[in-house]
Parts: sequence; structure tokens; C-alpha cells
Amino acid sequence: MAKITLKEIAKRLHLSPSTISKALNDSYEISEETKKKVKQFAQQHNYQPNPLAKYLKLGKTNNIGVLLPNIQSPFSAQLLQYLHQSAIANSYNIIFMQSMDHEKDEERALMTLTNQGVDGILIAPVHETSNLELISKIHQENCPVVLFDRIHYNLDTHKVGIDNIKSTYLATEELIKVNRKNIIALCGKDIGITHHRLEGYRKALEDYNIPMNDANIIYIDYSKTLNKIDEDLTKSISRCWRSGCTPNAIIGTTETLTTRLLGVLASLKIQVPEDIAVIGYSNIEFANSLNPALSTIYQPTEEMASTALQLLLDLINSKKDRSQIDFQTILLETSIQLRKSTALT
Amino acid sequence: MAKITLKEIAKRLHLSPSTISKALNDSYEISEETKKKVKQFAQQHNYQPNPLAKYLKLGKTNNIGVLLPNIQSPFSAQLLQYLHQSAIANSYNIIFMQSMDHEKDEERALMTLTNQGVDGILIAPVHETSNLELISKIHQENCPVVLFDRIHYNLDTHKVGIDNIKSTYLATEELIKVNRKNIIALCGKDIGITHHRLEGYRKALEDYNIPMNDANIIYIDYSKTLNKIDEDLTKSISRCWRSGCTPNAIIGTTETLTTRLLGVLASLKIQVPEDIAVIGYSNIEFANSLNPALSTIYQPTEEMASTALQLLLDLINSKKDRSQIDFQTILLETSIQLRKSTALT
DNA sequence: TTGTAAGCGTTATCAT
DNA sequence: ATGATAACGCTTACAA
Repeated sequence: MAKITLKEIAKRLHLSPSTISKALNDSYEISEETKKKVKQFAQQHNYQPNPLAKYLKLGKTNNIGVLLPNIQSPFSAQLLQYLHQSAIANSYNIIFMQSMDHEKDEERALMTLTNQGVDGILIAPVHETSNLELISKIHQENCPVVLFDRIHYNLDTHKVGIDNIKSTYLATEELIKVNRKNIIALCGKDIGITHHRLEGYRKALEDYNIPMNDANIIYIDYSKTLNKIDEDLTKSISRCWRSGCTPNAIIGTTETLTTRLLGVLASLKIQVPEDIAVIGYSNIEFANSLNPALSTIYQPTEEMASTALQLLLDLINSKKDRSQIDFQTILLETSIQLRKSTALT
Repeated sequence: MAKITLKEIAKRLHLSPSTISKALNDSYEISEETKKKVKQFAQQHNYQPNPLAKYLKLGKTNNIGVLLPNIQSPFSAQLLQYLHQSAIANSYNIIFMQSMDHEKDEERALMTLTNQGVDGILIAPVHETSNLELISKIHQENCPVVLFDRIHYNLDTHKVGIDNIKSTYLATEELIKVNRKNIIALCGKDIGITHHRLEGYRKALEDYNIPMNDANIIYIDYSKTLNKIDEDLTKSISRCWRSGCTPNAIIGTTETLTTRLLGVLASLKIQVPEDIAVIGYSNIEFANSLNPALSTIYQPTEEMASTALQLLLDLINSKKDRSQIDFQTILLETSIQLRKSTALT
């Protein structure tokens, strides 16, 4: 680690440690002359303050923990990228953790973060009640917690996400408008958001007087390997196809399922959009490179990241007792980007 | 932060702080009886040691810094995912930074990491000499640095990457074997790896007695937005097409260029693989969902991550002077995954 | 087996 | 404007 300490500088300059500290921190109490001398000496000897000592004294680390399900989805990667940029802009660093959509990993990650000492935590929980007790305890006793992305969670704190019901409704409506009414909903099993996205789907069908068919809802186990997910998708799709219900559209409620679906359909020689239209949640940057260019429900990740981070910083810097604060839930607008996969002429 | 301190426990149990510390750390000096009592009390009062104090005392943070160019490429995301898993398995946490392929950001990130106090740094530098002085200084004076992915860099330390010359050679060879000999090389401008990957391409052409045509090397400025990259790609490709040189294959030397290329070709109505075959570097998990399924040069990210991390931990835990160590450069094997984009029947 | 005391490198308080 | 001193919460010789 760094070699010369503040004490050492004090000795060498025949000044006291406190004077050095103040000089380096530009205190008004110190004369310009002394400041100049001290700073120059520090620079020459490549002084780097020991952050740990500072943090111990100040009681904060300037680190915030970010706990995401899995960085390997473009959506999560975008979130992390923007969170990082916002954090840096505010002189905070990000300690990154992923839960891999497993409650046990999530618990471990949370323990690590608190034992490690972070000033606050941003989390997209595995599901609607995962580690609720632990997270509540951390929020009360350790450091503030802000929820993002997966915000349907019974914790009294700031939450930033999207209106899942509404955006799924709108996407479903797009399909209906191009006269595709036999719509499959592709869902992640045991995922918090599934419930709400399905509700939007149901509501749209109802409003357009389209009968619900439970066989049209496909659940895929999400915590498996990608290969297994492909297999399950293939099975479900071909079963559906053979059963004679002849769906003509699919709405994918998660990014992974939506993007993998395209590969599965290609290998089954099912044509998109001719045989079946596809729209789905995804923030993938190369939607145009997919087969075919994918119509997506796009989430405003940059805004989600900066808003969530700002709210967390507010909590970190707030003097108020955490029970005195009135917490907000912010729902951001999504946008629907139509491309070839729903282009029905 | 946590409420009860070790001192406090000592007071309440009428023992000394050192006894408590030893008891909690299972020291052989402490009687079982006392240990039991102390631990039980600690548990009941939800004692959490202050990590900062501990780290100050011990002089290490158990954090390592990871500095990647940009998390929004599937390859980087994979690396980070596996780095995280390896780190957790070794009780280390990851502080994540990205350089966005800008030297200035890289410098800032490095400064932050050292000021922040990390036990070691893993970095994929922006280019072959970016921040060389700073990184050398950090490696010598602050904490060990290990290079990965982009390892052609004049720093004496462990390096983990792939053999870019060889793997590009093999990919080019695949194209030649299916009789596509007028091959465009698509390169990132001012990117460290470009040089070596091009060398592999050149060597393959030479070995198969195919004349090199400089017009077949396309450079795209990498530090731009994706839209701009698409534009530039479109221009370059259509110019090439019009000029009558009629290429029949493209090799993409970076993931971003390769994947975006597919979108551009689709919009130009150029058929892959009929009109032109495509192969390129990419670790994208849904290569099968691309238009068409993309033949890729796949890098062993999991191995790269765990190897790099292990080497870094070795350096962190090594008692030796850093100049006494003989550093290794490890080149991992890539694999070529052929899919439809090079399937010429 | 347990306790005492020093110290890690800062910053903050209060004198001078 | 500068300095002395205490403190942050823990670990670790060394003493008892």
C-alpha cells in the first residue's frame, strides 16, 4: 500500500498531524503558505491517504452494494453500466453482486455486503418475498436499501421500476391491433414480475373481448441452464403447435425467454412474423441483428439507474430517522419499439 | 451501521476486549466455556464486527478492483459474472469499474480504485500503452495488477488471454475451406487487439496463396455510439459492394462489430450466408437467435476469469517482493462454433 | 486462561 | 494559525 503517512509528513515538516490533515483538506484555518508547503511535500512524496483509516473515522465507505439477479442479460448489463456512471459521478463506488435468481445466493450476497461495510444497497430481489426479513433488518439496522426493477416487495422504502401491467397491456394491444388474437404469454416460473405482466396481458384480452385460454400461458423454469431453457421452450412450443390451438403471436415477459425464443423458433422452422408474431421485454442493443429484428418493450434503464441511485444517496445523506421518511414508488414509462417480428402486412 | 461493539460486549460480560476478540475468532487461548458465553451473547445482540476497523488493523480490504472496457458486450458481462463467482468463492468482493474504452476514464477508475483501497486489480486496458506509467506505479507501490483479455501490454506481471493470431488464423481458414476467398476483415480502430487479429488473418491468406487486398480491411471507429457504428458499417459495406470487389466473406474481429454487422447486412438486403459468409469473435449466448445463427470464435471466459483471479490472489498473498516473481503469460484455447452464417452448401 | 496496552492512520475538538 | 489529544473499533504482543 501507500508508503508515507500523514504522521510521517508531520514529523518531517515539524508540524502536527492535525495541521497536515487540515492543510490537505483545505481548511480555512490554515495559512496559504503552510498549505502550499504541505501540499507540495505530499505530492513530491506521493502521499496517498489511507482510505481505511479515513473510513473508520468517518464511519462510511463511499461504497454502495448493487445486487442484481444475473449480469448476463443485456437489461442487467445496461442497468449496471448506468448505475456505475451515476455512482462515479457522485463519488461512490459500486460493489457488484449477483443472486443468479437463487434465494440462497441472494442471502449470502446480502450478508457479505453488510459485513463488508457499504453505505447503502440497491437490490432487484429474486422474488416477491425473498429474504424479506433479512433485507428489512439491514434496512433498519445497517444501511438504507432501495429497490429497483423488481419492486413488488413488501418493504417500506423507495422503489423504482416500471408499470408492468400497463406496458404488457400495451404490447398485447399491439398484437391485437394487427389482428393476432391467439396470443401465447411466455412467462418465467416463480419470478416476481410474472404475476403483474400476466395481469396486463389478461386485461388487454378482456378489454378486446378475446376469450382467455389457460393453455396459452407457458411457464418456463428460469433457474435452469440456457440449454435446458431452450429444451423446455422447444417442448412447450411444439406441443402447443401440435395441439391444434394454432397461436399466431407470442408475448415474452422476460428478456431471456424472448431472445432465446427466436432461436428456438428458427430451429423449428416456424417463420416470424409470417407464422407467428413476437414481441417481448428486452433491452438488447442489437435487436436489429436478431432473426428477425425483434419488436421490444424497452425499459428506460438509464433513468431507472440514476433515479434509484439518487434516492439511495438521499437516504444515505438524510439525517432523519428512517421511519420518519415518506418513501416513494416511482414508475417509469416504457416504450414499445416495433420491428419486423410484428410487421404483418 | 451495526450497533453493539466488541468493547461494549466486553463491558457487559465483565471481560476484556481482547478476550472477546479472541473468543469470537476461536482462539485456542480461550476456554470453551467463555467462548460459548461470548458467542451466545454476541448472537443475541446481533453483533456485527465493524469491517472498517478490522481492515484498518489488518491492512487489507478483501476487495479487488475489476476494470473492464464496457460491460455492455456479452463477452465482458460473462467475464464479470465468472470473476464475481470466483471472487466470492475466495471470500473477495469485486469493485466494478469500466473505462468505456477511453483512456481518461481508465485513469480516473485506476485512481479511484487505489484511493479506495483494494487488495489487487484486474484490468483489460484500453489499448497497448494506455496509462502504462500509472499502472506500473500502482503495481509497484500500491497493489498487484494482473492483465487479462487485452494482454499485449508492456507491464511485467501475470497475463491471461488468448492467442489472437492463432484463433483468427483458424477462423479465416474455415472461410477459405468453404471456398470463400475474398474475405473482408472488420476491425476496431485503435484497439489493442486489432493488430494481432489482423496478423492471423494475413498469415492465413498468405499460407493459402491468396493475395492480400488492403481495401478488404475495414476500420471502424469504436469509441462512437452504436448508431454511428451502424452508419459507418453501412457506408463501408456498401462502398465495398459497389466497388465491384464482390467480397464473399467477412471476419469480424470484435464482438460489437460482428453482431451489429448482421443487422446492417439485413437492412441492406445482403443475404448471409448466400451472398456473404460471416464469422466473428463473440461470446453471445444467443448466437442461435441471430439473423442468421452466427458462427463464432468463442473465448473460454470462465477459465480466463478464474485463472486471472487465481493469479491475482497468488500475488496478493505472496510474501515475495514483486520484483522477485517470475510472471506468466497464459494463452487459453479458443473454440470455433460453426453455425448457419458460414454454412455453405 | 484472561487482561493490559499499544497501535493501525485518519479526523475532530478544543486549547493555545 | 497551529498544536495536543482523543477517538473510531478492532487485533495482537506481552504481561499477569
